[in-house]
Amino acid sequence: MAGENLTKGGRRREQILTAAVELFGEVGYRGTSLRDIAQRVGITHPGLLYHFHSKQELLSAVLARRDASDETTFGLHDQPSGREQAKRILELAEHNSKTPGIIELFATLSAEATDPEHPAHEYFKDRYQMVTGAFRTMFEGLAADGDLVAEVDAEVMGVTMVALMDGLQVQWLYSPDSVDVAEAMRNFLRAYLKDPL
Amino acid sequence: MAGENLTKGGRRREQILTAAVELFGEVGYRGTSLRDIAQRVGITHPGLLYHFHSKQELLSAVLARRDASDETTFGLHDQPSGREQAKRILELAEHNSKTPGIIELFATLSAEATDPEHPAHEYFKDRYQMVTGAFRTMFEGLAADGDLVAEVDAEVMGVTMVALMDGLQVQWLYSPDSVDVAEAMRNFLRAYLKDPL
DNA sequence: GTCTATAGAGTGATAGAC
DNA sequence: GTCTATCACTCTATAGAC
Repeated sequence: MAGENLTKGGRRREQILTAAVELFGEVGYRGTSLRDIAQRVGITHPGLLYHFHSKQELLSAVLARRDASDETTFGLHDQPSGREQAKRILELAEHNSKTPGIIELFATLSAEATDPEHPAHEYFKDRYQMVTGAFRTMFEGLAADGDLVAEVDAEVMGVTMVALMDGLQVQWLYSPDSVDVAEAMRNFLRAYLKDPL
Repeated sequence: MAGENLTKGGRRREQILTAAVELFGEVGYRGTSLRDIAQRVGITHPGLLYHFHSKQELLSAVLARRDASDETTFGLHDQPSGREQAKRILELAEHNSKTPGIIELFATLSAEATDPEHPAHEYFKDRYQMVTGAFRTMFEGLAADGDLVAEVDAEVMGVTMVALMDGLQVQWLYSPDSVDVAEAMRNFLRAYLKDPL
């Protein structure tokens, strides 16, 4: 498992990344200062800039680490069935609601980065294409396996399901007690599946 | 119709509000400076502060104007059937895709204001309760009229439909050509309705 | 009603000491 | 590796001229 035996320098980098994830999630990239992040780690902001040469570089590192950890939590190397993929997504949604920082980051940044000038704009544009594509494939798999109650436009369903997850997460940030992301997703899928998950 | 016969002062206020909506939508509240807004109107930022005494006051005015215009575009004084409400929502979604600034503002600000310290946090918290409530009522109406193919949890459906709209709008901001908000919403509703809209 | 000037604080980033 | 000091800039907001 990569990223576990860390040098001292590597450990400090990890601390900074963790603090950055939290703060970018709470108040966005533009709302966070290098001093805020440095303070949370217990150093000064030039101290931080020794490890990351600019604020943008720090943002890139945050997004890259997220991608790496996504790849390890999802076992993306097998070829699961549509139903299996759907189950995993619900599990991920349940898992996320126990580790708020992760979902907070993406809910906040994905909206902030709609601005074409935002340093993470291209990242999110690519990511949306990737994720909606994966969900489209999932619905194609479900259709091929005869798991769906009716024909669907897999392309539109992919976009729809990603939109639903994103929107639910925003509402969940406003009132965690009255929104259950995983339950709403399961409820959504039930309308399309012959057998509930 | 209120807000149509404007004094000269009122007209300048309107110009400022329009510019503020655009910029808050493009780069968020935190990403926008009073100088940016003032420049777009052709005055300096102290000139702007004559009309709105602080940046927060300007934000409040932007949100208040939005609420007022919502109330006039929706004829919320009649008691439409569930189907009628659903149709209006689709019409609104279609209309919004022709006036991007409006939807941009809410997609951007609603995520930015998840931070409890954000000046618009309580506004959006209240708004989500109101809008999800209205959609819950719509699904209750559809159920009562026998328009649904199966029983639903109207509460969850309200949250779900708002989440879907929000999420679709974010994706639409990333690639307007490959996402059709109104079509995806119509497609979503089709899974629940006996007769398509 | 809008301007110039400015206060007072915060920003990302660099230089150079230790 | 982390610090202090500082640069050059931007921010919101105010004072006071016109």
